[in-house]
Amino acid sequence: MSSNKSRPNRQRSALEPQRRRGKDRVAALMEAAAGVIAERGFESATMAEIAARAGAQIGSLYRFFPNKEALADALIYRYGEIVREAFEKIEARASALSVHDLADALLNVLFELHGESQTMVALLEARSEWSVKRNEFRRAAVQYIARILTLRAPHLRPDTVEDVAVVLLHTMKTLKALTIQQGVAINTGAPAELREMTRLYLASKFGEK
Amino acid sequence: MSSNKSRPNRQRSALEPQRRRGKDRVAALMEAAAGVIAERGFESATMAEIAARAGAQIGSLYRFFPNKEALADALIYRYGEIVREAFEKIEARASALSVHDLADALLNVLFELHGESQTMVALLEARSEWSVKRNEFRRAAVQYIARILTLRAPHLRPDTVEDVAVVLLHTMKTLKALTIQQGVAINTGAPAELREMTRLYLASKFGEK
Amino acid sequence: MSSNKSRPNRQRSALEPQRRRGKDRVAALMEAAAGVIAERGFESATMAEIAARAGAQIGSLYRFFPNKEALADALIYRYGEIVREAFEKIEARASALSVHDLADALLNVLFELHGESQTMVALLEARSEWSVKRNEFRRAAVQYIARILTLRAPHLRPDTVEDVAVVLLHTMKTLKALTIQQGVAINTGAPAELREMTRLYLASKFGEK
Amino acid sequence: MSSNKSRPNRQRSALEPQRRRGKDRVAALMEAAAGVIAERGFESATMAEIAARAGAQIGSLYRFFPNKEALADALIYRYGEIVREAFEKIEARASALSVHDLADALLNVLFELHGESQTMVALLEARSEWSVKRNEFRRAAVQYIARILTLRAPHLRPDTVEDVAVVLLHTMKTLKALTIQQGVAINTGAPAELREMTRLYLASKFGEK
DNA sequence: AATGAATGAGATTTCATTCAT
DNA sequence: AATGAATGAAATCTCATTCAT
Repeated sequence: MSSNKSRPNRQRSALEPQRRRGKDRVAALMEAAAGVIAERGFESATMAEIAARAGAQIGSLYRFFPNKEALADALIYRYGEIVREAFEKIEARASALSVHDLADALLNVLFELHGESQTMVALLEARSEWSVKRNEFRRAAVQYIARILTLRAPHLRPDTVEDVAVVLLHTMKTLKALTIQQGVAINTGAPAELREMTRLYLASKFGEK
Repeated sequence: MSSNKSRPNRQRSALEPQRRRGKDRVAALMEAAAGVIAERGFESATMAEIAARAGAQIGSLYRFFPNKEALADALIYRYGEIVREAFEKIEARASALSVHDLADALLNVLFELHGESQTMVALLEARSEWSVKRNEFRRAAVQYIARILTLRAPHLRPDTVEDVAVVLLHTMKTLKALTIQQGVAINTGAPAELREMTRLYLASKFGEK
Repeated sequence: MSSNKSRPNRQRSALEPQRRRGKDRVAALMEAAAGVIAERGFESATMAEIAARAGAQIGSLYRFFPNKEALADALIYRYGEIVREAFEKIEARASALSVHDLADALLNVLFELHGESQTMVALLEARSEWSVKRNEFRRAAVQYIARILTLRAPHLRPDTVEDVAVVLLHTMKTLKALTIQQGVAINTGAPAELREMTRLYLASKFGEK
Repeated sequence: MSSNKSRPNRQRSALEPQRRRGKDRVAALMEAAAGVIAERGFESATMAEIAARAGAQIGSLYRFFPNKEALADALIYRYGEIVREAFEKIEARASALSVHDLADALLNVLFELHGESQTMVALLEARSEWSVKRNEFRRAAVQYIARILTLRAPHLRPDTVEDVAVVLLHTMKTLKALTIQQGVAINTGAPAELREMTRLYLASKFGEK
């Protein structure tokens, strides 16, 4: 059927893996996508650059991801899983944590997605009308935070909890944005201030000093 | 005919209209641009749609704004002026304000740019490496906030003041983002929570109850 | 979607086609480009017409040549190679040639690039500040001529040789221009006169009668 | 009829001539056009830049020159007149000149159009199918040179004279091109060589030593 | 006469996506 | 599966020219 006639294997190194496993390829593509999107934003990231950075061909990229949206969704999903795990860890010890530590733990969820969180932010910033997945992620994150808050402070009204969760999610995003902050001088003081603000707020909400 | 890419209009900034007609046109173009950018984000807004919405020809748009960047800069500048005025009003009565009122006043600066603030956010979110103007705006805003804080709480250390200002600016943006919140249910509780968080934080910084 | 002017393809040079199909296409595109540029001049030649004449889609043209400059460079390079070969043939038998034959051989280098030399001239005439490649070509040609002259007349001072080479290169271009001569009556006498002038000059330089 | 309502004369300096004489304006426009065309070539020169450089408005430019071609024609005509005068001066003393001096005199005709000759070259290089005037200029120049040659060497056959004239005209252009030569190092030797070549050639044609 | 705004066709370029091999 | 060529709509931008005031 498919002959190799038109692509003779001259200079094909014996050791070069000719057919990377699909999984590796997908991983490489997603990593490349994350990098490009983080650098340029979702809109400006091009499928061609993503493929190139992954050492793949554009056709290969489209084999695994039928379009750009799907790629974004896959990334969101992957990060979503990581984030979910982080939330679950916090949830497990929620009731044991001091306000201070809980605030920090939450803030660190996004923060510790080191390289990738920039991608997350870029993805979440992109015009969202197009994608359902992005909103789902937001909603899920809010739910997780709300659940954790409820565990720690069961007396809070459900309505309030959700509002607080929304605020906290934004604060998490802000922390990330603060540390990325385009260009030069990385502001070391501001993140500390943001952490303090969050602690104060949580403490107040929990009715603790 | 022949276009000349070696002598692009990249550097020229927005042209000042001389006549009544031009002034009207520029106003219409900027309003249209604000609308389209708010709706679609900066990257996805097209010059053609902007011109069309302003009832202008594409050439007319380019007469006054030599490129998309220049249009963005003009918008930033315009909103920058509005914001500056708002800050100056706050500055004038800074020492007389309660912490509560100061926090609200600051949060309202961006918030009250009603229609336009969505544009602002879109513009500020756009990949910033490209534009100097956008960063200038950020810096100026931080300076204004820092000055106001110093007036109200002269005992704060200059370093700290700047960090606090950075945090507050982000909070202002967040408030706006919360109220826009793509799509459906406008979250009424969350903004109130955010305001409360800001007040608590400021009060703590000021050493007041 | 969104175009990104901050990351233009300006620097990338022509893409090497990998497959049979691409090679044919590139050949067709270059031929079409040569034709259109020869007819209209570089500035007035449009990418659309070039693509159409090659039976290609505009996107196909841009796949291989990221911009108009790159196309020009590729053409210059191709003709440069042909010219280089011609010079090398002359070089090989330089010391054996009579003044008369050497003059003719040099004049024929450009002259015999039959169809294409018109393109060359158009390309070389285009404002040169834009392109490095074009100047490189000029410089290389001068070096070749100078080397040939030195082989044949080793007693000439290196400075002088280069100046003579510059004059000869212009004469070569002039011969071509004379035979193209826009529009009507092809002047048969003038080229002969130009050849005679060149011979006289070379003979004088070589100190031969 | 025409009131100044919309353009009040605030800050209009009393000494600033408000309405330049048409002649001055035309002169300024032509000078500006010459400059821009010399720098960028005819195709790439834009009417807007020409007007701007003349301190005029685009509408003003079009009042005097109905289109770009007309502007080119006017320039050609103007330089044509200058060239004509130069030729006539040479003609007047043609029979008294040595071959050496005649060659130099002819070469200097274009050469001494100091600033403007670059414009001439640009204009003459532009695709000519569009313009009749440009060819006329060429033809006229050839006629002048031919007449001068005939005066000095009446024994030359008319056919030959015209061919020689064509060659000489190209040599004149070449001399100019050599001295402009884009970029840095002005080749001082090459022009001298070109002059020598021309003298040798003329001397030979005239049957003189 | 002068000014500057308006026009709009057309130029270059980009890029997501599809297709043939 | 993989490769890389093809597609073509759409985006940005240019500019000669016309027009209203």
